[in-house]
Amino acid sequence: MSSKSPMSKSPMPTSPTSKSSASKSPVSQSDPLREQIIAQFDGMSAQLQQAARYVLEHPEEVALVSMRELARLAAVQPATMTRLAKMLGFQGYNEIRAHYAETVRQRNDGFAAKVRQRDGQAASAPGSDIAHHMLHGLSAQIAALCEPEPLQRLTAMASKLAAAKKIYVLGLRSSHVVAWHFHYVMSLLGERSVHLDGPAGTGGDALIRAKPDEVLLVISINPYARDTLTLAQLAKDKGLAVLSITDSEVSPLVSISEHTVYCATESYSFFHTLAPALAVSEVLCTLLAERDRPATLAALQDADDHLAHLNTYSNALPRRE
Amino acid sequence: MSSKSPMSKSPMPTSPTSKSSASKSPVSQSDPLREQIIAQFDGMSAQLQQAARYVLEHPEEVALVSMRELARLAAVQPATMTRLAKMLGFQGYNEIRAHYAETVRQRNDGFAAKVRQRDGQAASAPGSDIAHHMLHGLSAQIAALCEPEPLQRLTAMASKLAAAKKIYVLGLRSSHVVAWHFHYVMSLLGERSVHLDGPAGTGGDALIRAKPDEVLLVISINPYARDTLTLAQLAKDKGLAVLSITDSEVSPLVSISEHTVYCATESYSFFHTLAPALAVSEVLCTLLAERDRPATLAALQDADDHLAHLNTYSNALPRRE
DNA sequence: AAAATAATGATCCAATTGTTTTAATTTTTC
DNA sequence: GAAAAATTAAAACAATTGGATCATTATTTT
Repeated sequence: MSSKSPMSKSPMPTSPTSKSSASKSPVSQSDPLREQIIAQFDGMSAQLQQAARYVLEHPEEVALVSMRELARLAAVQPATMTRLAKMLGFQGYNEIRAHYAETVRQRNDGFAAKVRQRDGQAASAPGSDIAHHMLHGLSAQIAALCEPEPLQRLTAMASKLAAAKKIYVLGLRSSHVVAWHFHYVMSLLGERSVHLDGPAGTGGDALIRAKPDEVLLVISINPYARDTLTLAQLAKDKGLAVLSITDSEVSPLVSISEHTVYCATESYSFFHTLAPALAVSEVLCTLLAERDRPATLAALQDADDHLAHLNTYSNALPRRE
Repeated sequence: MSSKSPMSKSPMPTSPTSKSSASKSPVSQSDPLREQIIAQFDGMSAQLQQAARYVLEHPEEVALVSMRELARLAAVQPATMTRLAKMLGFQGYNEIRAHYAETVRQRNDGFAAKVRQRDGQAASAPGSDIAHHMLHGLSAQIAALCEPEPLQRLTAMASKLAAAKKIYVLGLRSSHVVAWHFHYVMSLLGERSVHLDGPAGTGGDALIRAKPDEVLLVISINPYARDTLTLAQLAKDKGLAVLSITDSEVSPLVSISEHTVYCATESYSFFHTLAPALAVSEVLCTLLAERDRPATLAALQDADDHLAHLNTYSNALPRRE
């Protein structure tokens, strides 16, 4: 076939500009579109095959460059790419690109695929897939904390917390969840923790007598509550070490913090997620508790006894009268 | 900063249109451009910071979508992206995209190699392995919720919650974290949620006028707080449907619950973990919000306006006087 | 061989892109 | 408080995009 015409382009797929990757199957295991292209390959004309071959061998490029650029790289007319799309049953070339873009996204983090649609679209009926995507993403985000750097940050912060005379805990609005949890657990372990929270804006009052050998653990994610920032700044001015759990290297907390732990907050939903931040809090509590197992066990025993006396817990429903 | 404009974003980090990636460090360890953005971040104006923040947190999107699309996602003007490029010393925005496209290419190249290089690295700080184990376990537990049965339970519960006239939320002690979170988010969405929590044991009082077309969402894990069980029983006696998030098929809540979602609480530590339970709460909130996207967006917009008037949030440290 | 059909290339178009310019607004300074 | 400076939003721009059309070339069929 081919290469009869005097003006014919090089028959083998050409890469005019020197491009990098070429590996045979950079696209992961199961890619239905890839399979489809292979299946239909034999039925394609020469030009279509050349275009298809390039797409198969450079899937990332499809996501990264324009159609015309891709056509140039594949040494094919732009229209051929459009025709390829139609032959594959798509409405237009953009659907091909959308597919490979999604592949790249899924590759870069384990985050779920998404339904790219205008907001007019009816909400997905079952919602089961939404839940699935969210949970999968959360799982991946927490798994990301297992990397060396986050781990090192966690342990460093735990050390500083362990050395502190007292720990003030600050987290407002959504971050309240994390602050409260940390304080609750720490209060079971001893009495070094003070929760900066209270009605009518009195939350920060406990800082009045704060001393430099104490620390402030502050949790805040975007959008950052103004009061949180103000109190953190105040604490730093008083000489306290500020330790923060936040969501970004460019969080306003970073510049005043001695230690910072970063946690993801993005989620496939309207809201930011706090599950990773809560996981961070749980890890910190555990690391602190592990520092002195006997003391921890004793403290927990005391708490148990106390709560048992108060008849706080039960394993069965109360008898109805 | 923003949020004065008519198009201001919601207070709870909102993602009106589909979301994608998230994890904290999807981009490989050393990225000079990323470092540069972080370095120059403090010197940027509010809008530039907003754009830069999005770029930092969604590096793949930069490579995958057009500038205008990216601007839309970051909720800034297109021109801001151009300005960001200039501020970073580039001639135009395309140089930024080229950089991130190259990152994606290299990532796909060295994909196999990276997988090889798994953990097993020399032990680092003390407790680092504990943290690693914990986080790994948490990640797996949340991933387990992606199974069909938990998903089905979640969606069923969401349906029941969506149909309820009012939702009472009950969670004491450690479960307070989850209850508070659920109520906080729901309160941003509307006014159907009532948190059964109050000083001096008054928490349950709100149930006094509870009616049968309302529901009680109760969260409790082992050990089960006696007050929680009592109130849940009371609610059921009053004809309310009881929906519970708990940790076991033999939890005392099961027998009085119309719907139950189970979440793991075991962890490599002294304490039970609440991260999976919080994840469940987040999923429920999202499913409820998705039921009526327009209403949700409107409610979040209202909340945004309200909080903006109160000057609740800030992106920078307050100026010291 | 010519006619019919398929494939390809070239040209044109509306829509969208990245960018610049201008106007409005906010913030700062005095 | 007014003036000045900086920041931001809005509008306008040329260039490029993906797609459609039509002419040309190859291929098949007769």
